[in-house]
Amino acid sequence: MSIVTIYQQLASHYGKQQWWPADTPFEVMIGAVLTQNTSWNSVEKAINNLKDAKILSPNGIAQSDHQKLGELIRPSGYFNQKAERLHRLVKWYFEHGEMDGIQQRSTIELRESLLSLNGIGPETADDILLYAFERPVFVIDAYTRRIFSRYGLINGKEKYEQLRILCEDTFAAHDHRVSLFNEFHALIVSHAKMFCKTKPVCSGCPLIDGCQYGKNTYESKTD
DNA sequence: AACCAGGAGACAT
DNA sequence: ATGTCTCATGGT
Repeated sequence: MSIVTIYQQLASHYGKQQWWPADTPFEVMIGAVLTQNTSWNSVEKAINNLKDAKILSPNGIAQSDHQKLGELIRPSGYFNQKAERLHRLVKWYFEHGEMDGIQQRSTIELRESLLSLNGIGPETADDILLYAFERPVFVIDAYTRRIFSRYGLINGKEKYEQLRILCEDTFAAHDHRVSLFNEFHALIVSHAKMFCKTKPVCSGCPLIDGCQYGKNTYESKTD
């Protein structure tokens, strides 16, 4: 079982995913911050609150104070931190000339710039780069790490950058990497939500072949 | 009623 | 360089 094989099997079994679940690129940016260590179900509530309050826009966020923003995004957890993070991200968004200005910059440049923001780490930055700006970066998250390690492809303790390069290099020769990376990460998430929780829920998993939960992985406490 | 969820940063070792 | 703690609400 290789990375390519996992992608092929997930793709043929689940079909197209149509990610990210958002109406606009800006909404992707907001969702990427809100979903940090938080279930998407909770993020949806926060997003809906922002929509109902009619402030799910760059100006809307920028003009609402910390107190009000925090109250609206409360259901997604860490609301104090995330309110600050959203404000910093929106400030960054304007400073970089919104979508038009952003699309004139290179992926490397944008990545460095996003990572320099307090509260935007590698995964959040890559979510934004791939799903909001349509740049060919491979998003590594807890699910990716978990699935790949359960299939013995990695040990699970690798650094974020190392895994990102590994996955990007795997498809270096591919023609449409943006849509491939988009689909692959979406497939990983929707598959993992069903079958690859921390406690195994493997009944009915279409990728049974080679999965070794709790054996020689970073999840195992007795290895 | 612990445990987990589509992380990141500060701080100690 | 590698651990540990904090941030916080909601679902199981």
